[in-house]
Amino acid sequence: MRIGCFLFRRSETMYNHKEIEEKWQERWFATDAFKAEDFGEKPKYYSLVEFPYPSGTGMHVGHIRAYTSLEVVSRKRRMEGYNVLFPIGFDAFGLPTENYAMEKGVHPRKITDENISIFTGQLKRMGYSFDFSRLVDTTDPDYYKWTQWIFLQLFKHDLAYRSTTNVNFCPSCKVVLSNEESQGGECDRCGSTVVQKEKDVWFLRITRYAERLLEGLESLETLPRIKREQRNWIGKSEGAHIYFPIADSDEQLKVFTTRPDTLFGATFMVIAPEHPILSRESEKIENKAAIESYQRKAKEKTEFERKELSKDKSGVKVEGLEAVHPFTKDRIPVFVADYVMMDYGTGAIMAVPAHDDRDYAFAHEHDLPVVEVIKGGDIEREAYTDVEEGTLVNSDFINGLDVADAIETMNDRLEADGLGERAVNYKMKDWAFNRQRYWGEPIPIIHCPQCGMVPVPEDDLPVSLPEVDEVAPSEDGESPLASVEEFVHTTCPSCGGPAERETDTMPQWAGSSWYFLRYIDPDNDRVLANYPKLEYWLNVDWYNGGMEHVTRHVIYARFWHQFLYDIGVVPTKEPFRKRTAQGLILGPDGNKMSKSKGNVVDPVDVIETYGADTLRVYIMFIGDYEQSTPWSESGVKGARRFLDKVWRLYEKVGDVEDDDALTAELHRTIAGVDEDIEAVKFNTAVSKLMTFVNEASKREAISVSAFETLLRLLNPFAPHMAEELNERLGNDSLVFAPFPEADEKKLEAEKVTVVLSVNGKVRAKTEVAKDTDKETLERIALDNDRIQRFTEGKDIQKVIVVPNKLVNVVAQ
RNA sequence: GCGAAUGUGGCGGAAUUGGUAGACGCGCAUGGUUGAGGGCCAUGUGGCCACUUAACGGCCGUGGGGGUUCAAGUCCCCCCAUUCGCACCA
Repeated sequence: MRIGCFLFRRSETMYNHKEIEEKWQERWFATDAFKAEDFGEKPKYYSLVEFPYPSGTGMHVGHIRAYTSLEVVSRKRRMEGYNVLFPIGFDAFGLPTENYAMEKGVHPRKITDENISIFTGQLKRMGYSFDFSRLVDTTDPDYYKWTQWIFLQLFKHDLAYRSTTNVNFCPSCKVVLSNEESQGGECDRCGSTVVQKEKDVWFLRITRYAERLLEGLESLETLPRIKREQRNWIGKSEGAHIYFPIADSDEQLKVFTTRPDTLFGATFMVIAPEHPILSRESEKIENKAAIESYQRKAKEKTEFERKELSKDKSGVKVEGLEAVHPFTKDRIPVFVADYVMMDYGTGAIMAVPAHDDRDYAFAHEHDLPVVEVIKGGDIEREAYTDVEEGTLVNSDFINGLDVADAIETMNDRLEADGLGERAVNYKMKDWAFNRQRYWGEPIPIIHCPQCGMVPVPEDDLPVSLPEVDEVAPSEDGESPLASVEEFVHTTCPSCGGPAERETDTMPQWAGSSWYFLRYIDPDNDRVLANYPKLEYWLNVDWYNGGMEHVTRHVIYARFWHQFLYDIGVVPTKEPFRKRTAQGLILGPDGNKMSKSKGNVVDPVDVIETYGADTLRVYIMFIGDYEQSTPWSESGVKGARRFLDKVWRLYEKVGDVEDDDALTAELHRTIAGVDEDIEAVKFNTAVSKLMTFVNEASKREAISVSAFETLLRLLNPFAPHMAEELNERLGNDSLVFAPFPEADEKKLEAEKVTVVLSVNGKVRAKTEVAKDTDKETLERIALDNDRIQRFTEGKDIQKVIVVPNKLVNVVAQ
C-alpha cells in the first residue's frame, strides 16, 4: 500500500512497527537480556510453555496465544525482580516430518533443521523473551541420549517390558497406535480404519504409579476440570475381587466388583469373549461352535459397531460350564458377552441384574432371574443402583445393613473366608511405548540369543539413528531400522556373542516427558541435568499448554518425573506447580482453522502488516483466555489503533501535574492489570490499559511519570513500543524496570457516584464525597427532586443505604 | 447414556461478597479532516414507545418458567439449547 505524501511528511513521528521491532529485538538479543542465571540471587521463576513441533508451515496463531500469555507473565516477573527461566525448544521427532521426508526424498534431519530455523526466526520476530541459549531439540543425539538413559533406568527397575498383545495397527501410517490414538477405530492422524494385529511391543508400567499420579494432583494448581480429566483418565475404582469356583473343576472365575454387597443378587456370570477360561475348559463346553462363532463376531465388530449397538446385550450361554456361588453354593450359569471387556478388571463379572443397568438389560433379553437384594427401588421397572439409601435384603449375614456397611462387612467376610479380597482397579493401562518408524529415539536394548534382553551400557549411549537413504517402513509394520544391517548386528554387551539391536523406536511422547528438566542444564554431558541446578530451578512455577495435552502428555511427564525422583535424579516429587490451558483460536468464520476450509490465519502476515506488538495485544485481548474464540481481522485493527493512540499520547507528555481523577484512574489501572494477569484474565488487563489511554487522551497534557507508568504496564504486552517510547523519554531499558505498584491511597477518587433508586429502580445519580455517612446519604436521597417525584403520594417504608454505592428508597 | 461447563447487544466479550447490566474492542451511524475513496479523529450506538423547538422521559431487557430479597446476570427449584470430556469401567 502506498503512503500518501501528506503522511510521509510526518513519518518520523509516525509509529513504524517494523523499524522499532527490529531495533529492539536486535538490542535485547545482543545484550542477552533474557538469559536465565543459574543460582542467581534473585528469587527464581520458571515459566514453561509446551514446546512446539516444528512443522513446515511454521507458527500458527494457536502458538501465539499459548506463548504470549506466559511471555506476558515472564516479562512481568523480571520487572518484579525475579530471575526468570523462560525457555523454548522443539519436539521434533515424529511422523509428519518423516512422511514429508519420504515424499520429497530428503532426510528428516535436514527437514527438521530447516523447520527449526524457520520457527526460531518466527519466535524471535514476535519479540518473545525466551532464553534461546537453552534451546532444546529432542532429535539431537546429545538430547536423546538422555531420553534413552531414562528408558534404561525404567527397564532396570522393571518398569519397561516387552509383551505380545493385540495392538491397534494403522495400515496406512504403518504404525502401532495406542487406544487413545485409535479412538472410534480410526487412526488419529490419517483416519484410516485401524486393524488388530498381534505384535511384540514395549510397555511402560505406568500403572504402578497410578496411585501416586492421583495423589500428586492434590498439589497441582489448576482448573477443577483439568484435575477431573486426569482423575478420570486414571480411573480408580475400589471394590473387591471375588472368586467363583467352576463346578466339577479346579478352575475358578475371578471377578472384580465395586459392589460386593450385592453378591447375593448375582444370578449369572458374564465373561469377555477373549477370556482364557474358554480355552482352558474347552473340553467341558458343550456348545463350542456357538461360542466360537460369537467370539469371531465380537472380534470383527469395529469400535463403531460396538458403540452403536451398545444397547443390545448380545451373548451366548456357555453350556456345560457353571460357577458356584461362594456362599449359597448355588450353581450359576456362565455367559459370554461382549459387553464385558477383557482389558478392564478381570474380564469377568458377577452379574447382579437387580442393581446394575447392563446386567438388568442382559437378564431381560435372555430371560434370567432377577433377585432383589437392596430394598428401595422398583426392580420390576429398572435396576436399582442407588447406594445412598436402601437396605440389604435376601442377603444372609448382611441383611438390614445399608450399602456402605454391607460392603465393609462383606469384604471382611470374603477375606476371612479366603473367598476374595479388597481390590483397587484402574482404568489406565500400561503405556504402549513403541513406534515402528525411523524418526524416533531407538530403544537402547540388545537382544542376545544367550542372555536375552540386555540394556545397552550407559557409556555407549546414545544409540544413534543410522544414516539411511530409505526411511519407509515395511508393509508388515516392521521398523525401517530392521533392514539396516550394520545397525541391527552387534555384539552382546554381556557375553560378547553376536546379538541384534531392538529396532523399535520410542513414541513421540518420550522426548516431551522430560524436556523441562533439560532446559535447566541443556549442555550437560555427564547427567541429564546437574542436581544442584535442578534444586535451584524446580519446580516449574507455571506451565501452560493445550487442553488436549492435559491427560496424556502431562500425566506421562508426571510419571517420568516421579520415577526420576524415586531414583534420586530430580529433587521434587512433582514437576509442575501450576498448569493452565488456553482455548482454541477459531477461523474468522467460527470454524476450526484448517487448510481445507481455507480459513487459516498466518501470524507472520499479521506481524508484517500490523507488527508483533499489535498481534501480541490482540491475541491477549481476543477473549477469555480459556475459551475458544474466533479470529477477527478488524479486531486486529482495533489493537493497532490502541497502540497508535499510545504513540500519539507521547506527544502530550509534558511538565504537568495530573488531575486527581486521572491519577486515581492510573492507580486503578495498575492494580487491575496486575490482578488480571495473575488471574489469567489477559483480555480485561488489556481493556483496562485501553480505558486509561482513552482517559489520558482526553487531557491537554499528561505528566511524564504517568506516561512512564503506563509504558511499564504496557511493556509485557507490547514491549517494542514500550521500550521505544520509554527510551525517547530518556530512560533505560524496561526489561528489569520495576513493575508499577498501586498506591492504595490514590486508588479512589475523592468523589464517588452514588445511585439513588426507588423500589430498586435507578432514578438518579449523585456525586458525593467518598465515605459519606449513611445518615447524610439518606437525607440527600430523600431531598432529591427525582426521588421525591417517584415517592410522591407513597408511603416510605424503608431506606437502604450502602455507602459509596447506592440508596434504595422503598415506597408503597 | 453419564459427568462438567457455558448461555448477556449486530459480533468478540466485561460485570469482588447479590447493589448503576452491557466495561473494552469490533461493527454501524453522523460529523470533521476544505476533491473522492481509504485511513485517521470526534460524537453516538441494548430493544420498544414517546419527544422531535431543545432538554427531559417511560416501559421492557442477561436462554425459558417459577421462587427468595429492599435489590438477582449473580442465590434456590424446574425446563431448553450448545460445547467439551468420558463412554458397556463391572
